[in-house]
Amino acid sequence: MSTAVPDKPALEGLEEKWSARWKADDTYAFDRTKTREQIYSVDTPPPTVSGHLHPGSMWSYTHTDFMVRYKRMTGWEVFYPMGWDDNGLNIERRTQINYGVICDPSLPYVENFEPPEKPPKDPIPVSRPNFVELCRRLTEELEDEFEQLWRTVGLSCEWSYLYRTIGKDVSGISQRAFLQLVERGDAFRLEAPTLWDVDFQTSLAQADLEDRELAGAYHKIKFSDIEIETTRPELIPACVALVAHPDDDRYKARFGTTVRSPLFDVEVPVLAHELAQPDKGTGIAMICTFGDQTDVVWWRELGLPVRSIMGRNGRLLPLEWDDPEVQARYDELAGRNAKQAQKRIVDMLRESGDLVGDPKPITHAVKFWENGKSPLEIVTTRQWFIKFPPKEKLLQRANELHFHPEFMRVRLQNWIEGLQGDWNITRQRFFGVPFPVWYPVGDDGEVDWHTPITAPLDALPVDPSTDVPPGYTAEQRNQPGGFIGDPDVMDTWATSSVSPEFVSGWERDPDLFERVFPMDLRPQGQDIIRTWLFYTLVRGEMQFGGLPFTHTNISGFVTDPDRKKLSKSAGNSEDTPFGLIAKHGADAVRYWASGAKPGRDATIDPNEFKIGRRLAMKVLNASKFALGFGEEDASAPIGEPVDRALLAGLRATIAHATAAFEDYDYTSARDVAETFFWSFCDDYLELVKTRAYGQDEGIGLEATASARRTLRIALDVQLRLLAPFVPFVTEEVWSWWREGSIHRAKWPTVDELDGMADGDDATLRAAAHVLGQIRRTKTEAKVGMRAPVLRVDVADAEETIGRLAHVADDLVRAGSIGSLNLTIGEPLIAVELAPTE
RNA sequence: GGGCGUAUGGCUCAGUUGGUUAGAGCGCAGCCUUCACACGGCUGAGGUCACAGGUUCGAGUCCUGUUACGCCCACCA
Repeated sequence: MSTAVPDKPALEGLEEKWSARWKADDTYAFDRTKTREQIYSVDTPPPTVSGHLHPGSMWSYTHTDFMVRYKRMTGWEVFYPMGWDDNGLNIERRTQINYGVICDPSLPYVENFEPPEKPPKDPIPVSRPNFVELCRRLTEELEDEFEQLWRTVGLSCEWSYLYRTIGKDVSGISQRAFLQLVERGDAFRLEAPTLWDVDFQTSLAQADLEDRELAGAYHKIKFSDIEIETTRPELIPACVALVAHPDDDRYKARFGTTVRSPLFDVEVPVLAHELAQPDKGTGIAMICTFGDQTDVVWWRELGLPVRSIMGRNGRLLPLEWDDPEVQARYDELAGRNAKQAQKRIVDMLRESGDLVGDPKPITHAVKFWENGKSPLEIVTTRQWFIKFPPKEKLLQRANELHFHPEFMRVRLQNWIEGLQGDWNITRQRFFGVPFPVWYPVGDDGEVDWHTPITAPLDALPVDPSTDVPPGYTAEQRNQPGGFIGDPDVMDTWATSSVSPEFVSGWERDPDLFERVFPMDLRPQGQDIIRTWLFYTLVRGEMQFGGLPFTHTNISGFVTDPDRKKLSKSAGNSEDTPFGLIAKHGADAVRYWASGAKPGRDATIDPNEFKIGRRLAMKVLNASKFALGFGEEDASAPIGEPVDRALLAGLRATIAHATAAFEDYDYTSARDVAETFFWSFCDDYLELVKTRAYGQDEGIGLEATASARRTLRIALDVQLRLLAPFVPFVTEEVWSWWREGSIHRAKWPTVDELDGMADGDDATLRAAAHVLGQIRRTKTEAKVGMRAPVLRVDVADAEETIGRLAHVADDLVRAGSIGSLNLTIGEPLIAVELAPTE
């Protein structure tokens, strides 16, 4: 086979050429006839398609691709499916904006509804099924864009196993897993105090929260003769008790007695509880239903009544009071939001003399939904919960999992240790996996929430808002004696927490499941350790009593060069993923990504792209040279010391890169391969160039053949070492002279070089050192590198001189040296240039 | 309040189990263009390894403390 080396190799167009080719050839196809021991399976994070395409996503997904390509080359059959996470609130929001609609679940479904060309000013109310259709339409558009990006940046996914978290299969599996938990009693419906976002009017889970520092104030308030301090005086009407620490001498005598609340004159008990902190405020706290999560604990553990005043819309509920005066006061508060009510009640307390002194301004941490804009309230609602396995069990699993990097493990442990209560998986939203249950409606029209009608497993997935439960007819929906569908959807994490089971074909494709589960790798961001990683372990533990994967690779995050948040200005920004690839090339972008070890942050650094591009360019040019000597002579013996020294160094590089990859340290693997490659170009190529051409007198045919074969062997190995990082350019060069894809070639092993790599790497370094001295002399004399050298005297230790003697011929030719004199003695290199004509 | 990570020339980072004058790339300065490469090559200047103690014959590397930045967790009245 003859080589087909282009005259002017170029990087332009390699992404299009090779991504199309890999697609057409199904280069990364997964062979599902392989067995579990032969397979390396990856639980790919399904990107949230509602998010903007972000360089950070491209960066971290590329990290996984380095590992995947390495594993594939080392002989593993790689199962690397891709999925899209199109659940969730963000996609609802984008759908509303994009099409100018708003969901009104009370409306009937409209066939073939088409939104207007341009979104109108006032959103059009549409039914829930219509709204969901529009959400799906939008996600499909966004998904195409994502797929395009993943292909362009060279992710070697298996696209035929693509899944969507909102898709029929995933919905079905989510519902099936849910029903199994219901069956076992591990998922249950409960009316309980729940974290609630008043703007989006949905309940939330602990993992959805974040703290924000907010300005507030301590208000000192009299309950009879006891003074308490609170930041939320507007909750006084919801007060059910005061609580102090059992050992607090100031209040010991008062435990068991009662006081009366100011303004509302409600009798509340004074109680003792360990959680009360004597050094906070006046040491005694007001318990309301519910001000914060501690209130919930106190309420539960002290068996207190509920006195709720906060509505789901964040405004104080209208309530009946016995005393007309109290009623008049409360009526001033009803209908106001927390902030407005606080302002009013403080005025009233001041007038009544129950406010002691002025409020003391403070800043304190307040719980928010991470996407929300108002502080969370706690309201009592009916929700589906999943019961967590015991913490000890979860901690044990957290210890069994292999973390890359190891220090990320503590974050998972911290989270598990801080768990409170059960997992609320209910969201009062529209676009998500519905709960596959209905509730009977009594003849009196009352809904029986306690005996849900579950969907038959073989009917899944179902949508209870359109599907009818067994034994009922469609006409009985919402009728006395009929049924009502569960109105809510599952939390997006309730769905994605079964991703390893789902992609592995659990309950759907037992043959596949057998071959790929438990999976090998879970790559993911550090920001979702408490959610995706944690919930996945929970589900794995509940379903199988073990880990759903054995390794996790946690990536850091990307910031711009100013360490600030990346700007999201869409379109023309050079910092969009497509913009970066267009400007620098996919290999250069991947090179940049390869510079960050697992768990380490990175910035968008134009220099790194430049260096990556330079490497890719160098690969093209060095390959052109190495392959530019006609037919390969595979029988030529590698006899020259320089050649054997090079291969010895290459052999060490293979060992080093392989060890690094085995440790998930793709960065070091790239580093050693890259460093070797540059010295290959700068030193080795210069030393053997003339010999390889074979034009000068006195060069034996065998010496020339040795150089030419070494060049090819070294190139072959180096291309494979670099292939996971710069897959496009290495594939391009591979195609010039090799059959098939380099990405299906074997990862190099040290055994390949048996019999030809017994040289001494130090020999090459010694020669390069002398060459460097000659270059310096020429540079100082301001002459070209090809300027002739009259003589070079080298003195050094016996060992070094011995090495140089072996490679003297190559050295003389590379340096255009007239005479080279080697002597044993104090280290010295003297270079005398030939006189210029 | 508890914890994790980072701190090495202007910038981005390597520095393996403590061992001779601390490495690389970018940037910078200078030089070199026929024969793989100007989307290039070569050479050079540039660092008291955040700070303070300690262990040691010897510390960027180990120990203690401090500071700065980033992050995680916490029952935040």
